[in-house]
Amino acid sequence: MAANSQFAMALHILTMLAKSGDENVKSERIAASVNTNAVVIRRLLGQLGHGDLVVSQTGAFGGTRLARKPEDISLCEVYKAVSCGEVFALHAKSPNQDCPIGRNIEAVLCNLQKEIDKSVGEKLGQYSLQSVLEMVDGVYA
Amino acid sequence: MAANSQFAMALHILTMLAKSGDENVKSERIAASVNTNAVVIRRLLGQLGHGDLVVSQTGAFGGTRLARKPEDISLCEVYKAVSCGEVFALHAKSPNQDCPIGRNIEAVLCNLQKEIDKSVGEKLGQYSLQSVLEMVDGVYA
DNA sequence: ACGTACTGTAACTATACTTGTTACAGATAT
DNA sequence: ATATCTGTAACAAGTATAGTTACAGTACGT
Repeated sequence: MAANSQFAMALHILTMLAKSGDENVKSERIAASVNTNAVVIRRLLGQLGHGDLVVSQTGAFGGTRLARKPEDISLCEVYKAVSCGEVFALHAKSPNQDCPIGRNIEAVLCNLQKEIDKSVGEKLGQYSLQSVLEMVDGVYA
Repeated sequence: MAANSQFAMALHILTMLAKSGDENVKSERIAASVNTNAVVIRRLLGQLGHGDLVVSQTGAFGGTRLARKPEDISLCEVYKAVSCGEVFALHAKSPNQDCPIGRNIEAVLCNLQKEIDKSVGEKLGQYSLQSVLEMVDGVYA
């Protein structure tokens, strides 16, 4: 289990919350649908809350609900909230600085990385949580 | 060292090969520039060779050179050749099929994943190895 | 005030992926 | 033949994700 599926789980969570409207949803119930542990869900909810996408309430009859309407939550925000990192990583160990290529390639790769990340962000920005809801409901507008 | 830096290393390798023209480059020499082990380089060269981006020669005075001109190698091909996987992963464990959301979200996420990957591919396709070479050389056309 | 029912989070384990390294078989030029 | 490469298997080490247990903190109802 090394592949990062946090974005997928986050979307699953948010879809459930969207369907529950203003009702507080317990992490246990979400965990049952995602098929994982409630703590894993709460960890993700923490990140989503930090990104102002959800609001949690502690205590009895607590739980979590969306902070905004599904139409106002873009998938780009979700992606950023769960910090999925970059599309590709730079060198693990810094390249040889004595080599003209090694010395310059890092900056080039870094720029390229930003370009790609921006492109992914823009593509994700085309979708809202509402559109995901509609797709899950089978309404392929 | 879990973050996948194969794409970054592949670009580094290809840049070196591009600079060497028709000359055979030894994996040891590339390794010195990338600052890693020669076997790591040979593994990547194997993948790049499988994608018809480079040609290797075994035996004495062997090595590797580009299979095509730098202008004819798109970064999208490089990305696919080193099989960097997808931008985000689907659920590790399958969601609860008894839940209407759990039952349908996987297909939705899978489609979204394909959309994003396509978007990344198109963005990378805008760049060729030649453009990377120029950037490394400081020629920001 | 007190018990109940939640969230938030720390700590630990299991698993898997990437990278580094050694070792050696196979190929090729001299 | 010998030296010099690639190709690849096998294993160790490091690190990230995900699963799990445990418990402190918070809010509601009585």
